[in-house]
Amino acid sequence: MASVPVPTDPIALLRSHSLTTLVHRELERRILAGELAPGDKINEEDIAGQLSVSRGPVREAFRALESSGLVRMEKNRGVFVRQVSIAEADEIYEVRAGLDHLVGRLVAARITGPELAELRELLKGMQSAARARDVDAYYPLNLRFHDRLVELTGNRTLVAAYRRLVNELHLYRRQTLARVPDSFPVSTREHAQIVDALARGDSDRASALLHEHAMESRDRWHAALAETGSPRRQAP
Amino acid sequence: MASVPVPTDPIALLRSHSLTTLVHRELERRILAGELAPGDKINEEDIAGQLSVSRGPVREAFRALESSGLVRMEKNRGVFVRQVSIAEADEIYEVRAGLDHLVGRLVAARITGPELAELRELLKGMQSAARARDVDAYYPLNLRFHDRLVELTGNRTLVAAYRRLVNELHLYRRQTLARVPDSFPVSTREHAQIVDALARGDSDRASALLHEHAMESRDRWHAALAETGSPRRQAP
DNA sequence: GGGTTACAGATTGTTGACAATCTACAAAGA
DNA sequence: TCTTTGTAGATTGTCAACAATCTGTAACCC
Repeated sequence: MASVPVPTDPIALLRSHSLTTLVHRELERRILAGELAPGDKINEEDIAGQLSVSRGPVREAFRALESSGLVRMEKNRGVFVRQVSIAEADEIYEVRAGLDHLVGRLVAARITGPELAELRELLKGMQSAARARDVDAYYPLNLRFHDRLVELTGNRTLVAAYRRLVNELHLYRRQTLARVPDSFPVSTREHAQIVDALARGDSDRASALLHEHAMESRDRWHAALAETGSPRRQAP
Repeated sequence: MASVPVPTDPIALLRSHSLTTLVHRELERRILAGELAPGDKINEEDIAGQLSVSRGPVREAFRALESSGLVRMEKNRGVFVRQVSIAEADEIYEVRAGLDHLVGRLVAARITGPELAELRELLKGMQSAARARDVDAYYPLNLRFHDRLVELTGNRTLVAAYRRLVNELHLYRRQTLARVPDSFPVSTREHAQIVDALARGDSDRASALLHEHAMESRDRWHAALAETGSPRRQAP
């Protein structure tokens, strides 16, 4: 699910492994893992020192991360982990919902038996995590479920666009996470309905359900947020 | 409509103008203008010499362009203007159609009188260009019409995603342009219908029309292409 | 004391040089 | 003649030093 996949073929590995890509991957990992929090300043020389490379590859990685929306660069000031305001998060949720609509339509038209079984397997895991009220187990399964769904469209452009949005939303959640106590999703039934619609090849219903699901996921987060107050200060 | 807007405020201009951004903008311009054709190799030192900068900023610009999908970098081999295959173009068209659906729904719900007048003004220009069968005048107006439409959603995430796709499609058209003789679009009536639906606030119809329009635009291009044979060879 | 200016340290922007890799061509062998 | 191997030139990857800019502090003036 990483934006920069690791090749398993050793020759392809050597061909693609420049220091820049290594730095890029490591920084992306730290940001998405929350080791670098939104708003944090990232020091070029520190990163270079930690990874034992010079500043050149680090700067190149910064440019790539900026294009993918994970950091913000200010000339002569430095680079900062991007902060996503509530308004921006709303926008991102809205676009993601639009893409999910498309995902439902495309997947319903082409999904195969084994793929359906795979989704149902993921569903099972989510349900047992939900019963145990184990958020730490549920959350990554949820991500995986939706990511796999997008992959099943077979549309790589769509996959790339979708993942970019998910990453940005991840940033938003990271930013507000500390203040949201226990926003456990109650969406397992919705997921089951989605899979059922896909199984019937009912693309209208699948796309409608996926769109709804995305918007409700936004509402759930907002509701949880409203209980605890606004997120941290935003950049201008 | 540029991906990297030029600030008009002189202080903001100085604040944001690093050599990297200048190189980035110039390369993007050359690619979209067709001065650098899909598949062309871009030599670091040449670019650096032409723009009178060192290779550092050029390499940083390359990384940014790679993330935005305009070039492809191969380790120790160089950077190449990205080639978009027919299959990829299909995928991109499909995603763009999905976004257009969303655009229609959002714009219909919030468009104002002056904005409608602005769209109708653009329409007028397109119609007169169509009557004169002046493709060179029509094409940029068409781009502007759709770009403005997306802007009117007020959703900057959507605007960014949309423009990225349009840029990539531009690459595809550049690649096949030489072989497509006179694919003059017959879409002025569709545009008028879209604006009418927006004026009525009919979001269902607007989104349906915009979606259709995007898919038909794909079909038109493919049909024109089929008359002249397949595009140039693709990268593996 | 409040505010402004000057300076020092730290950080980023840019550059040119060196090392590693690739490409093309030519020489040697079968 | 065809293939292989070796070498030279070109190109990319990486690095370390220098220049420009910013941030914070302290001295200075009113």
